[in-house]
Amino acid sequence: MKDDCKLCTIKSSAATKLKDEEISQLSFNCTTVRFQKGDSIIRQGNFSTNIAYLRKGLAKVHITGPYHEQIVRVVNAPSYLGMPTTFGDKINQYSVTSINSTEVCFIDIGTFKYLFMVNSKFAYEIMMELCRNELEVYNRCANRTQKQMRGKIADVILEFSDKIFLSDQFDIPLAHEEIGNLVDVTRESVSRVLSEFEKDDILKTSGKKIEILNKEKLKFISETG
Amino acid sequence: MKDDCKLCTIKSSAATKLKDEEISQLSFNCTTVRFQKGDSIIRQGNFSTNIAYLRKGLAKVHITGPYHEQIVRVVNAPSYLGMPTTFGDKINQYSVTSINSTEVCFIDIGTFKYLFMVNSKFAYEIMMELCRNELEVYNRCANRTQKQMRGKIADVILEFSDKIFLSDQFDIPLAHEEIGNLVDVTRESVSRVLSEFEKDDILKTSGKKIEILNKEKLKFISETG
DNA sequence: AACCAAATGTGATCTATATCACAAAATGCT
DNA sequence: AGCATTTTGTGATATAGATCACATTTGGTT
Repeated sequence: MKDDCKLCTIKSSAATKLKDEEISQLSFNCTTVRFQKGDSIIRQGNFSTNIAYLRKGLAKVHITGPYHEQIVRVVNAPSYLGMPTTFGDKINQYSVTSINSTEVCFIDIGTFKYLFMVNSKFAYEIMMELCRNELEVYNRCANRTQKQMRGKIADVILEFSDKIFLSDQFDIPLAHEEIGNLVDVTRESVSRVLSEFEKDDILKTSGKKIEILNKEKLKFISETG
Repeated sequence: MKDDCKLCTIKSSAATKLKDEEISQLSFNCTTVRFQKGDSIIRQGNFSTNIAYLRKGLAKVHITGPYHEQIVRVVNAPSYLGMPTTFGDKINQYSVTSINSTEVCFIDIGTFKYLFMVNSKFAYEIMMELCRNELEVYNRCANRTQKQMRGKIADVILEFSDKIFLSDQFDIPLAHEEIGNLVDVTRESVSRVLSEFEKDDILKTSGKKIEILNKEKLKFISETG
């Protein structure tokens, strides 16, 4: 509670709309927690009592499907996590797990709702974030079901490069198995496709490190499937 | 504009929170349009200028994927249509098409935003609807990618029965091709699975008519894939 | 440094479902 | 009523990717 949200430099676009006194209220009803790789931030099946705001790091949103775990999306800070699961149902409908070292602010749901009711600009920003997420899910879903594995895996690499690390060289923080869960492909196939890409000089890998050598070709594969 | 929203008996749960004067404003900035089967309500790629509220009938939300049209979900009245695509982006990211005879209220987006800012209870209901939709998309997506065709088609039939028509006997308003687009299966497979179900005395079909004979078995297939 | 567990690589098979190619119904139009 | 178009049914075949079964590498732990 001593973390003063007023001084926080990574506020959400919604939180920047709050007035001083509102920010104070936020501060008093908010705790920041650090997580390590693999730690559970939100657990499917548990009661939801807090809104989680990912301040630093990466997290994966996943849901236990009928057969296996399905990673729905990878979220990078700063971003709210699981508003739908917290508001939409008393019980969490999905899980969120830390991918690397993260910092998450847990905001009391009553306080969050109070701020939503009291400050319409804050509410509007929250609503916009929900809308954007939903659009993203639709597109992701259409891709996942229509493209074939080369295209899907190209997509993942491009997403990490363009949306998350903003670089052509990075460490993928996911195991092949997880990449597979994200795009519905087996770990064996992920491995095969990746070495194929390497053979075709599209990228260079060593351990978790990935360097994109031919982004155009990767985009082409992503588009043609 | 003469349609008085005040007298409307199928208001959204959000609209019931509006005060009299606010409802008047809604009335003045809202037009009701009737659509026939196949008519486009919201068109992907066009500018979005209105919030659409499905007052009567059924509509399908669809998106042009990399290879073919993908039906994302079927919506039945009363429900808002495409808030995410209207707010999330200047240009519609997906289409909504009338499945049978529908009535849609088009609400001026400025007015809608004004009501959102001015009436926090209205805003809260809107937010809740967005949250619930997002959860639904997640689940639907996991099902679509993990189950096999028998399970997916059982799902569709159960959804129509339990969520839309509230009866074990109804006319499916979708062609086999469309059912396929909804669950990622070819029309040939939809046809095969359906006659299989008929052979196994799970359901009886004639034309578009479907009667569920053994719901337990259908649920079992839905769950086991 | 040595060990164990987890993560990867890779070939040989198998299989669910797509594709293709028609025929037969159903539907809508003039 | 009759013709054209769209929707459905069904067999034969093809194929992308899963599964299985190991070998190998990597990384963390005592």
